[in-house]
Amino acid sequence: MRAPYGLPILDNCLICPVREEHLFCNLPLPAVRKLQEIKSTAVYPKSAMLFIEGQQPRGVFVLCTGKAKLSTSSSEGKTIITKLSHAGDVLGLNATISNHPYEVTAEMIEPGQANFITRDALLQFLRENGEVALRVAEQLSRNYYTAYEEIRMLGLASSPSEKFAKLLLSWDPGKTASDGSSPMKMTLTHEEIAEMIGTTRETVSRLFSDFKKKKLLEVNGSTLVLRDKIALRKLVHP
Amino acid sequence: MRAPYGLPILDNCLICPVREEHLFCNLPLPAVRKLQEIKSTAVYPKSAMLFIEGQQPRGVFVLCTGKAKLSTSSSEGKTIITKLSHAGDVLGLNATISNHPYEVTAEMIEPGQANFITRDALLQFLRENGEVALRVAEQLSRNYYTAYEEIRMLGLASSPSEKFAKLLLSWDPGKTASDGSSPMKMTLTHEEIAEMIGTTRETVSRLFSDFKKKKLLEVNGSTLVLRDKIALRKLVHP
DNA sequence: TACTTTCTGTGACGGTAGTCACAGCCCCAG
DNA sequence: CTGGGGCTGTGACTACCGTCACAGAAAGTA
Repeated sequence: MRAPYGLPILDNCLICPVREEHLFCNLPLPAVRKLQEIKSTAVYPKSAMLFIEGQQPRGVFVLCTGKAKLSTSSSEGKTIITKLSHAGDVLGLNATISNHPYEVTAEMIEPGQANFITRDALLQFLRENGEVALRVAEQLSRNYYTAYEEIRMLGLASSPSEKFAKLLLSWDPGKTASDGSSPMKMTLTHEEIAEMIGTTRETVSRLFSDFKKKKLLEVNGSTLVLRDKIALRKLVHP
Repeated sequence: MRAPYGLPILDNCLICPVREEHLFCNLPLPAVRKLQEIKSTAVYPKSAMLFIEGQQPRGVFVLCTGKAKLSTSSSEGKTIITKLSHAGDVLGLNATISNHPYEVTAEMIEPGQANFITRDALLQFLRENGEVALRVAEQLSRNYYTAYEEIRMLGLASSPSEKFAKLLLSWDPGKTASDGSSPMKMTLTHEEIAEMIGTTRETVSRLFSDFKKKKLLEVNGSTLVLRDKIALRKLVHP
């Protein structure tokens, strides 16, 4: 089975596709059946918008594969990216539950597949499955803490280099090689990184140059290696 | 009945003390009784800390009178105020529900009275009163949107003057006098205003001077009057 | 392969707002 | 009423970073 954009469709992607802490994980069988019934799966190309800031909430998206960025913009076109979402993340939950407009725009930055559940179907489902409603509350709470992290990032860090170092460390997978370095894939453009830390593209370019010169990191193609995490941490907590 | 600090204790303050949209408003009688039973009321002086960022959550505070500021600090002592709370607000709900440490510090900036409900008692109460649990979810969602506003404030506004204008307008009670002006009480110091918009005390001082010179506002003692809200709005959306 | 678009690196320049310093003010406590 | 501690106003200085401009690299497209 093959979808447009050359991506295979994962048929059972709703149930714990990747991570065990998934919102809809380990549910009793009838609930799983019901979910399978009310979800609809689609494949999205790069740059596809799942939903746009200010729209009335239609429902939630459960990301199966691919990556998405969540962003919010000012009337003058300035944009900040507040979160990168990966497989397993639930997008649009807050707006859907509270029936406020979506507070962010969700755009695919890597092509992927997502399950969509309409608001009505989800609310009905939650009413019939109290234990899932509880998980929703927990998820909302987690979203809140994530937002707070963003506030601290934007409000408390004084310089772009501090925020940049913080961002790099937050990407660190933790699997450190024997020499203390951490290789990882980097799919974002400098422009997008700038939108994550509230600065300009040029400044990000200069930060990369600067950090390379100081042997804090290396870039080989799309692979990013943190060379000196201790120094990076010192930048975050000067 | 009189408490320390010369403040009268309001006996029935738990139930809809001020605002109808209060979390514990309009509950069935048994629930109200139970609440009266599990709450404990106390009076707090100015500068009292209800809870501190990083503490394990002990429970929630329902503010009856007085005002509190919620703030978060970096390790180097930089502080941002994320919210001002008034009578009727519930403080510490997120931490208490999710059992994460308090994400902010709550400090009284005007002396007042608050009801405290321990975490255990609250959770028990919620388990027995499903409809209140739903309201808690809504409150969490509202908190989330407030946090998002803060993110937009910090991340999208480019200049301190823009943020300052935005803050002033957010204080506007809406009750406009015939000449378009809006008088209000101002209890915050310049330092605190600076912490709300992520700048320095000196810059706030200069902003006040500047805005006065441009006839955007007037200050008489502790009364603040917005003189030209249209111009202020133009600063926010240039 | 050639062509277009997007992304990246870097220089020059200037304004903004942060920092430091200090003086005057206000308000409360004694 | 008088002192002192916290506020507020303002000046001088300057570093940092945003803006503009452009050239070269990379990546996608035909």
